[in-house]
Amino acid sequence: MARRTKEEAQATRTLLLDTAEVVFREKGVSRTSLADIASAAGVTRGAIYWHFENKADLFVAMCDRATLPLETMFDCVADPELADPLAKLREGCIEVLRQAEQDQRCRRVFEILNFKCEFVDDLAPTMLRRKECRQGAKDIIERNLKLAIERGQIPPQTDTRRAAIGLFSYIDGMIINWSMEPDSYSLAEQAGALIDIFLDGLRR
Amino acid sequence: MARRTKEEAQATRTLLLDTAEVVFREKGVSRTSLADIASAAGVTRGAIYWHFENKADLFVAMCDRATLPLETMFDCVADPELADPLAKLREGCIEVLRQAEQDQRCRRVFEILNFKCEFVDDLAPTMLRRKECRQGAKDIIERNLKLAIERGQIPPQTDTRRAAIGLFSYIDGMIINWSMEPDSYSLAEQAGALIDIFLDGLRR
DNA sequence: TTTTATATACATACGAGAATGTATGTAAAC
DNA sequence: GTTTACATACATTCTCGTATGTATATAAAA
Repeated sequence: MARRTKEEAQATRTLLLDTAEVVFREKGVSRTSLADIASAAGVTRGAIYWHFENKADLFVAMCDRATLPLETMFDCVADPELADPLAKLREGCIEVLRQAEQDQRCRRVFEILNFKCEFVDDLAPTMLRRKECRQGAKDIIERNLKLAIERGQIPPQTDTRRAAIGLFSYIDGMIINWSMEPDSYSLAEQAGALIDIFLDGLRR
Repeated sequence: MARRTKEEAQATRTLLLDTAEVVFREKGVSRTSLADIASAAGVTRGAIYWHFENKADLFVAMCDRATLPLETMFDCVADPELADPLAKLREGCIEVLRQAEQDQRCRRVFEILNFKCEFVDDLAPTMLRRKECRQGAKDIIERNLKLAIERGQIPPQTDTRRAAIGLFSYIDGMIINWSMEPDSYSLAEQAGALIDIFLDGLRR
């Protein structure tokens, strides 16, 4: 086999990541061999071992390339000058749910992370990233809620930490539940009404 | 090795299931060999192959033995004569969360199912059972909500299907979120207040 | 009640395939 | 001419499934 240009090599790398997404989703991470991915991509294992150290390295690279659902939550970070933090929070949650449904790469990787891989040993770092992401999202929610108290949008005695955990769990559960039967309803369409139930409960 | 009495054989089988719970949780399902489980249990693979067909069979038996979190939801089935279906629903959800935290076997198996196994091929049946269980729980929630409308507890124009999906996702998300950091707070203690946020939202 | 036969509950041994990592080959890009 | 971007070849290591061994529990026969 001949040497490729740098652009061609980069294309091969991308092809391998794309193929890994598909094959991992079909067969599960542990049951797919590097030979499976290589043949599906039309190359040999040599190509994989050139671009990645091993399967775990390929897996991590595949995950890092994707934007996970809750990471877009960071876009609705609490601004102290915000007039309507609750509406901002609502928008942020809706955007998270919309992306979870419509970003195809996100969907594939999310499905792999949830149902097609085991978080042990060398795959544990990915779990760590998710944990930090989740923690960050909860913090942002809580800051918005505190601002909402200042603005008089929700009762001052509201336990913001608990409410943040609640809202976060709600969003998270909605994504997971939907991902188990993605064809039965549209997450993006239901998002607004579903979130309003919770926010109304906070407001009362 | 000598033949054992029936009681001893049954004890061996139970020991194997107990050990599988522990080792699967530590190493992940696919990375534990039957030799791992056998040595951890102080027997040889021969004992495993006597009691089970293979690893998948052992795994399914281990899962079947455990009561999963949402299965206790069936205890709060809607009774047409029920005076306060919303309170019944609340109790049911709290019980689900309490069990999710305090039933140790449930916790171990739940953690394995969520983070330490891949739902492909021969392990897929387990996923099917979970799906049915989830569907059943959602149906029960919806029936209670319809009764709550009849009793005037929530507005008549409430979309019960959507609300059921919402409440179910909420509970599910709470369990999953808590299981990622079980030591940071008590699920059972927070359960009541968390559920009330959602139910208040429904009532308004 | 004792003896005998058979099924049981494993342990041990063996063979085969699959996956991994590495070592080496190679032709083109630079 | 050297490095790159792979392909090919090889050795090793697991793991599985099965085949076989074996001592005893248990039931039937005597």
